[in-house]
Amino acid sequence: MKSTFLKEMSDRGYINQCTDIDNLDELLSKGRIKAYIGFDCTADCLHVGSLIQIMILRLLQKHGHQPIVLFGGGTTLIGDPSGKDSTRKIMQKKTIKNNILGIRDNFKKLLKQKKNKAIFVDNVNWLGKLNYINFLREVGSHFTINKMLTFDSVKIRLERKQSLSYMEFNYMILQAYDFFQLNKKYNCSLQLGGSDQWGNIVNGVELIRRINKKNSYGLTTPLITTASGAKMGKTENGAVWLNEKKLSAYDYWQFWRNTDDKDVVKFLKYFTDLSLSEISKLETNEKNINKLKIILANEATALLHGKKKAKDAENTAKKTFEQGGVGKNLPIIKIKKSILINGVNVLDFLNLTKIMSSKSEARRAIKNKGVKINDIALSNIDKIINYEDFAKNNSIKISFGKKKHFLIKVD
RNA sequence: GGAGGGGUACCAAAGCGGUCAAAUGGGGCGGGCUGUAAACCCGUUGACUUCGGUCUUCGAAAGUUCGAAUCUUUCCCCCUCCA
Repeated sequence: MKSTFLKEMSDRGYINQCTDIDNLDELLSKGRIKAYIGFDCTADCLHVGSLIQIMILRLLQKHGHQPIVLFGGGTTLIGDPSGKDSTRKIMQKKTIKNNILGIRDNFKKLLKQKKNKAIFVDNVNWLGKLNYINFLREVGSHFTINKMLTFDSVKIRLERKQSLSYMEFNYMILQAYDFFQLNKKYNCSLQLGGSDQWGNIVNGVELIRRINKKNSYGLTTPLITTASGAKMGKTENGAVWLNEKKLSAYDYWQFWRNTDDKDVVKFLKYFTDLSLSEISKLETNEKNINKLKIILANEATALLHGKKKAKDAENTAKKTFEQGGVGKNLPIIKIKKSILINGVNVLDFLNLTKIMSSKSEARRAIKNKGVKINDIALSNIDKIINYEDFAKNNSIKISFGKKKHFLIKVD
């Protein structure tokens, strides 16, 4: 491969399929190009599921190309049926607008602001203004239903006898149109995306060839699953968000720290800036897999939240797990002194502090030996927590399971 | 518009008048083993409880019945076939 970008893409394992890798390589090696990735705006912040795409945008910048971040402000109104087995709820325009603002924040940290500065666009700019008849004549005439029915996103729904609305059926045309517009307006010649986007991407390339009479390219990344086959990106508390307000730097660090053994090296390549030679050096020299996991956690966290927060998280983890102490990054929950003066039953206490969502859950957890107070397993459901329990440090540590720890302080 | 099939807990799916807070599987959570891993094993998985029970849940509403997830009526939604 001639282009450094594709070389690194391939070495890091980012390439799944390409519409025409040889000519793309040629194009990339000749000069600077623009490439885009579209982002769904269903949430007000991205999660690790999109991280690989972001890493690729960074890689583009690194190798001297210019990334375009396309917000699906228009397409999110419709909902991409790819990889989904049911229609998503219709979203309000206001919500989507708000989501875009949140997602934009994610990129601020992750993309370079100066060199090869990313272009941000929202497809509502053109999709919102479409005239139905004109659109059907100009764009719709290039698509045949015969072919559309063969695309996975459609085929799978039909095979499973799950309904696919006409609205969703149109999604692939809209995404193809996005690429067409970006090609026209910005001379964007490459669309990147997850492997589930293949059909949508190919349609865009096709449309550009037909209308603009130009070559453009599509490249997809493999679907990232963990070694145990699950889709990546879940923790105890749900999605792994890239926003500190939704998932603390410490929890983010923990997510990476808990990577499956078999995934560590793969993830180092995917989700860190460490060079491939550094990674292979680590792989051969570091026999303790847990050290590698810490490196992964530090690197991945530093990328998003900065070095200092990564280090803090590591220290907190060390204190909590290795020394059984109290790290400073533990979530702090405050409780009113007046409640403690009279004493509260542990069940109510756990419920009140929101550590447990119901008293039944608390009861169950205690029965299963899952709750610890200051590292001592709790066995008595009737225990009363009162002010004296806080005497030592003005706080107590409550642990639920091995990984969830909370610091309770008197307010 | 016509004919038929269906909607059950986080998901899939059984139940088809009482013994049903609802089998089973997956997922989740906790425990054990370990290494904050995987695999495996065990427990748990509606809420409240003075641990005797009580309350809410099987698409929605009304009804039959001592008693309904199960029967009837109406409505909503999904699927298949026909027009």
